[in-house]
Amino acid sequence: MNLAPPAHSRRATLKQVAQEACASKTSVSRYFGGAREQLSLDLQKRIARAASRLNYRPNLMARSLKGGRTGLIGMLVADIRNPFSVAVMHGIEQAAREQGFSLMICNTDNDSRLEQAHIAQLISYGIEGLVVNASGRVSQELAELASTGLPMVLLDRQLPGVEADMVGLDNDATIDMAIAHLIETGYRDILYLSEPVNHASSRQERLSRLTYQLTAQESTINGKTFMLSMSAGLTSLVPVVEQFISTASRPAILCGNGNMTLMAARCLKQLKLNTGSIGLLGIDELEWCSLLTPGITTLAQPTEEIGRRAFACLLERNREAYVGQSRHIRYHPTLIKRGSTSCPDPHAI
Amino acid sequence: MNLAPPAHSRRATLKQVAQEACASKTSVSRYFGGAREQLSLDLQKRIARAASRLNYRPNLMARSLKGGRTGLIGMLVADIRNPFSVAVMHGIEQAAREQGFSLMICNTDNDSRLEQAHIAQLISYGIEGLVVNASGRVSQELAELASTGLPMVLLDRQLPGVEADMVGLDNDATIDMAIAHLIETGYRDILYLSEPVNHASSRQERLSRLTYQLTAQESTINGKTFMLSMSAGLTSLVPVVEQFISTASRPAILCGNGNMTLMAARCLKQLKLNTGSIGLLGIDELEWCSLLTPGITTLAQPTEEIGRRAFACLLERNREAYVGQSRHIRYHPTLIKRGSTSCPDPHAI
DNA sequence: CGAAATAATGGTATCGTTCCCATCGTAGTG
DNA sequence: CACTACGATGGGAACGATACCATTATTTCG
Repeated sequence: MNLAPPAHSRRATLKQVAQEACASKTSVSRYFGGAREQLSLDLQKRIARAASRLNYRPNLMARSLKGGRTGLIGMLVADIRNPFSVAVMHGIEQAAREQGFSLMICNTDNDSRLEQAHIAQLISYGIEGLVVNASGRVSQELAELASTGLPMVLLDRQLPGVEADMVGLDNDATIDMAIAHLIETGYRDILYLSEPVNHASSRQERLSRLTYQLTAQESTINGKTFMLSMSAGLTSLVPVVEQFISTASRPAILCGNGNMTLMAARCLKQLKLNTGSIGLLGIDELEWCSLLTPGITTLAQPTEEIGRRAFACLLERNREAYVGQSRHIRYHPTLIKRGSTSCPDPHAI
Repeated sequence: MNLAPPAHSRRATLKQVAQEACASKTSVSRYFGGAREQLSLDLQKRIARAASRLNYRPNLMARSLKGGRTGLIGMLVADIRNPFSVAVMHGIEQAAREQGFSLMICNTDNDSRLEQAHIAQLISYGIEGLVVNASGRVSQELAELASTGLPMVLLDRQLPGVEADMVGLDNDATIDMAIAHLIETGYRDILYLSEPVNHASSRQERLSRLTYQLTAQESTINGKTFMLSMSAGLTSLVPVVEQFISTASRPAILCGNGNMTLMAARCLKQLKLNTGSIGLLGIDELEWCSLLTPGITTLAQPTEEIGRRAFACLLERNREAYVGQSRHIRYHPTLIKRGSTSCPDPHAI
């Protein structure tokens, strides 16, 4: 492969700085490598001057080639336009920066072929850790990757038998909180909306906890579940909701994630249904939830914290060649009460 | 700096593959470098087998060290949680991937110190191009960077005297479309909401076109402008809007970007004002704009296209050591009509 | 049939760093 | 004073890849 040199002018190298400063490469390397104190003040000054004259920046590629450390961590994002992912990303990025790491973000657009390609690329760049926010099934590739000892954290997903940490929501507690709130505010019929479970463990967990609760509390409430794929769109949801409310006396819709909340809101709007008389409770907080005319009640995840924690996990594994059990860290959501769960009796409207 | 080796097991190297395949490093390099066809079929097979046995991936760091090309392009984002930025990012990423480039995304959180740090880092990684979506003033650092010949594209900003392309909205046309639409739907008093102009050229352009139009059409409409900083929050906006509607007969609020649309919507909700009787028109489309009870009319930017085009500019400059004039590429927005601009007469409610 | 072109392969310098080891002067110690 | 210790500096071999040039075997052609 004939790689043409880059069009823009070449950067100054350490060697040039050394020459300019009448010093050795070693000394300049020490200066920039954090061993500044073992150089005489005079030498330091000379190097500083030469470097700024040449506008020198160390070449991290070369550095990591020799040192083995790249200072890079990768993140695989299923859908970069998902506010939840972005918020977590923000947390990771902050934490990473504080420790001198940079984040390489790869958007897989829910495409596992792309995921493969990006993984290969991230490896090629020598990332020191990987945060994965996959959509569905986590690919075989990832399992192998984890087995090489690369520190890895899964967001909201588990991979049985894989040595990787997991950071996410306490799904059982979340579902319990949701149901408790709905019951408390007077709703009795629950339609649970989720994206297709595929092999996403968190969706699986939420769903099974929900069905568990539905049977455990069947004297109080009864419920239904519907798996809605985003590609299917509104048209497949509308009849389901119509049918649901026609048979329910005190109906509420519980949304398994932000996408579902959006779909549900669109659906209610299209059907001209009065949100509130039809309850609406979403998992994940979105900026517009407070804006709709009865605000939408949500269970907000501590997104930034999840991100920071995910990075912290990577760091620990990286530092101490961590070989402990893979950890599962689960956060509780915060209930944000709004108008969408405040009108228990539809006949009151 | 004593860089400890990474905790996870070292990857196989080209040399090892060569040994395993009884071939020379050169041949292996050819195999992975895209000169596969000049190897005999037998040799190819041996290398393929050896590589997969060792699970070999080329080290891109080493490759770029020698070749001078890193395949990396950088993006500086003012606020990663801004949907507009994310959408553009998505466009860039797609285009970049198609050409075999990876994107390093750096979030500056509107902090120019952070911006500096990230620039230094991006340079250190040897990026071959940079897309900048800065918030306010574009730092001196950037100007210098551009002068080194690094291909650079500014989103929605201009830097006078700097050799960098610019991709963004045609602000004059946008303002014209906005005003024409407001007039056509019957509004006569316009409150223009913008984030502080600082040195952001697009805000500057929108504002000055607006004031130009206000005077040009002063027989038809009259208007007011208000600069609202996000940190000031709702409290500083509410009295302004109250005062505005008290003196206006056919009032409409025109929002300079998505943040402002959010603030305006919040404000109208808090004041319990009927959106529609108070017109609302936002620049930038957001997913919830269709959800509010009268939908919010917006002027949507072709975000993905902007991103793709930005990358294309980088590529051109990179390829042909482009030295032409810096280009300014301006897109027209699309008007999405909704309920928020459909009720010209407040007394009709 | 011999020279020249072509195809297939290998050897090695090099990219910009870090790091080990060597060097050298100066001071401290018995 | 000789000997060690130490502090400051430099030389050069890696790191993992590419690319130039050289080598050998095979074909082509006058």
